[in-house]
Amino acid sequence: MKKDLVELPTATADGEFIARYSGNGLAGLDFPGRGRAELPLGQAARQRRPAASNALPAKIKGWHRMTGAALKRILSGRDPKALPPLDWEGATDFQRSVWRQMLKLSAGKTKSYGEVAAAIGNPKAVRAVGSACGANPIPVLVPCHRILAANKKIGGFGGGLEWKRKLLAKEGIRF
DNA sequence: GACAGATGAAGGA
DNA sequence: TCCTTCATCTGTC
Repeated sequence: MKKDLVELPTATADGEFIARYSGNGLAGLDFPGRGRAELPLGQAARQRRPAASNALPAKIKGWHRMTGAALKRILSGRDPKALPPLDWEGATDFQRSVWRQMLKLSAGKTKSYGEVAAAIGNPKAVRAVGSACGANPIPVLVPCHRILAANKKIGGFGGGLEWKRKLLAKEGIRF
């Protein structure tokens, strides 16, 4: 059963991201140009958004402000001051462990898939870490772009390698 | 239960 | 060096 999610656009200098909120927090984030986000500005999230923005619960408004601020800070190569609560319902324990490791990485820092696997106590699960990264519903805020393959190779990225390169470049990371 | 995957390491040319 | 192959672990169907 799918939870009812509220989708809200977040305009940044790099395009309009689409944030999805459940009753528990931020449940997803789409890159500009993907899914509904490719619609013209302002129309992207209209389908599920309540008719009037003031119909939104105050808590979601607050989360959305935090999400926008965090996104803008990350996109300018800095650490977010604060993140809204993240709703990882449905994720496995393994995925949550991997994502928590990513949240520990500050701007400009990177880890390899192998290092993340070792950090969660399972150094051989490098491929599984890659799968967990790909399953990350909240890219950018959960910085899966800071996970590189061995030898500082770029590896892959669910949002597209162009975005990964762009995000890493903003943080001054060479690979 | 089988298969695929955003890896890593080892061995050979 | 570079390329290929295989081991390993997890998620999905």
